[in-house]
Amino acid sequence: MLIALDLHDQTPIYEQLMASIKELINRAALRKGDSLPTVRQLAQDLGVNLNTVARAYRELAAQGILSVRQGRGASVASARGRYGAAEEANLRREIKRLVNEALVLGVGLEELHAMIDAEVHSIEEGGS
Amino acid sequence: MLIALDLHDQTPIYEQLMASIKELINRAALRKGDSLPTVRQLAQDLGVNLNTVARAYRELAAQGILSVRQGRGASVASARGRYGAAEEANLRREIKRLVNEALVLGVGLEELHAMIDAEVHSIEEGGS
Amino acid sequence: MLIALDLHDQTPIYEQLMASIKELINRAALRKGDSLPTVRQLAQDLGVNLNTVARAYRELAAQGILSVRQGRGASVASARGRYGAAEEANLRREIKRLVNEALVLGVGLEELHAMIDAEVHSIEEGGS
Amino acid sequence: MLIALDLHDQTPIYEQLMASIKELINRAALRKGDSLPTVRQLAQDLGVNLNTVARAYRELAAQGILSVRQGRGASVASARGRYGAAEEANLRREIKRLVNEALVLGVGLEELHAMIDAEVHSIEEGGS
DNA sequence: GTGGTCTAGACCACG
DNA sequence: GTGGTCTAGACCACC
Repeated sequence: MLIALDLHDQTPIYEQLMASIKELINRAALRKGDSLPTVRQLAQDLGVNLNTVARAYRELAAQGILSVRQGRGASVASARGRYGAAEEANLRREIKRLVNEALVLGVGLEELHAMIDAEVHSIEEGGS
Repeated sequence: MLIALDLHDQTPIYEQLMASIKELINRAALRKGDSLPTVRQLAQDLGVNLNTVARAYRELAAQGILSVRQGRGASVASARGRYGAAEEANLRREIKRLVNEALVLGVGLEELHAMIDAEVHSIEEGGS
Repeated sequence: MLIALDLHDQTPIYEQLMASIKELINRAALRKGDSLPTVRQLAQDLGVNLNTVARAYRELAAQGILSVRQGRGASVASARGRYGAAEEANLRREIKRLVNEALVLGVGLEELHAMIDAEVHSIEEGGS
Repeated sequence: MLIALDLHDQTPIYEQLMASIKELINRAALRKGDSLPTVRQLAQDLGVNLNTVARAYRELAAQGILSVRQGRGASVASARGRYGAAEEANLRREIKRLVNEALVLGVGLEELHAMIDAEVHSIEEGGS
C-alpha cells in the first residue's frame, strides 16, 4: 500500500488519492475483494485530513470501483458493470485533450503510442 | 475561427479555450504566423469574461505556442524550439493518468490505441 | 427461507434484511404464525453480525410484523391492526421521494406505474 | 426558492436538500437554465454549513441535474442525457422497497397507485 | 464574489 | 472500531 502524494501538485489531494488507488488496482497490488486501510489509518499515514480520504473512498465507490460500507471498511469491488456513458464521454474528452497537447508539442502519433505503451508496461511491472 | 465551449464541462473555460486553439493549430486552421482575434473581440464572440481570454492567450504564449506583442495582438508562433522538460513531464503525467483511468474502466491497451487513432484522424480531417 | 443480501448495496444490512423478510411475507413464503430462524442461526447462515439480525427482528417487531417472545424465537405476527399514523407518514414520505426521483430522471407517471405493477407481479409470482 | 429542512429527520441534510431541489425542478419552480442561490447564501438562509450545501450541489451536478462552475454559481442543467444504468437500477430498488413496504402494511396495489397520483398532482400544482 | 479544497474536531449509525 | 455527517473556519482558483 505505497501511496505517494505530491502536496505541491495543484491537483486536489482526493483526486491524487483516487488516481493512486486506481493505479494500485491496475498493477494488481490491490485485487478484487482486498481491503483498504481504514479512512483514519490512511489519513494518518498520509498526513492528510480524514475527510479528504473519506471523499476519495466515497467517490471511488460511486464509480463502482470500491465497495464501502459503514462499520466494515472499504474494499475493492469484486465485480464491475460495463462503464457508463458518462465515463466513456469523459475518457474521450481526456483523449482529445491529450492528443492535441501532444501534437502541438511536436510529439507525433507514433511517439505518443510508444509513450503510452511504456506507461502501461511500467504499471504492469509494478514500477511507479 | 470556430470555437465551441462546453459550459457543462467543468474544466475551466480558459483551459477549454487553450485546447480549442491548439486543436485549430493541429488541424491547420491556424498556421504559423496567422493572427488571432483580439482579446476583446474573442471574449465578446464567446460571451466570456475578457480576463478569461487574456489568460488563455498568456498561458499559450508562455508555452511558446502564441506570440503576443503589445499593440500587435496575438499570432501563432512561427517557430518553436523542441518542447522543454516541464512540458514533457506534464505530458507523461497526463498519459499516466489517462492509462490508469482507461484500464480501471476495463478499456484495454488496444482499445485505447484505437480511440487515440480515431481522435487523431478526426482532428486531421477537420471534423470537430 | 432464501434471503439474498447485496453487499454492494449501501443500504444498511439490517434494512435489507427487513425488506427481504417483508418480501417473503408478501409472496406468502412466510405465513402468519410461521416461525423464523433463530437470530444466531440466521446470522450464521448469512454471514453477518448477530446484532444485525437482532436489530432487524426487533424493528420488525416494533412495526407489528413479527412477534418475538423471550425463549420462543420470532414468528410472523398472526394478526395486525391497521397501520398507524407513523407508518402512513413514512410511506407518504417514501412515495414523495420516489416520485421526485423518477420525474427528475425523466421517468413519467405512466412508466412509473408500469414499473410498480411489474414489481408487484414479480413478487406475487415468487420470482426474486 | 422555498426549501424546508427537517433537522429532526435522520436523513442527511444534503440529501434532503437534493430532494428539495429536485422537487422544485419537478414543479417548475426552477426551470432549465435558472440560477440557484450561491452556496453561501443558501447555507446562511437554511442555517446549515457551507460544505453541506456545497456537497448537495456537487452531487446534483454529478447526476447531471445541476451545472456548477467555479466563479459562476450553479444553475439547472439545460439538458440531460437519458438516465444511466446505475440510476435505473437504483430506481427499481427503491420501487421494490416501496412496494414491499406498502403490501406488508396492508396497502393494496390500487391504493398505492392512488397515493402516487395524489403526490404527483400535489407536485404539479405547486403544493408542498 | 463565486465555488473548490482542506483542516480540525465533534457526534452519530452501523456491525 | 468502522465509515458518515456536520460544523467552523481558512485559503485558493476562477470569472
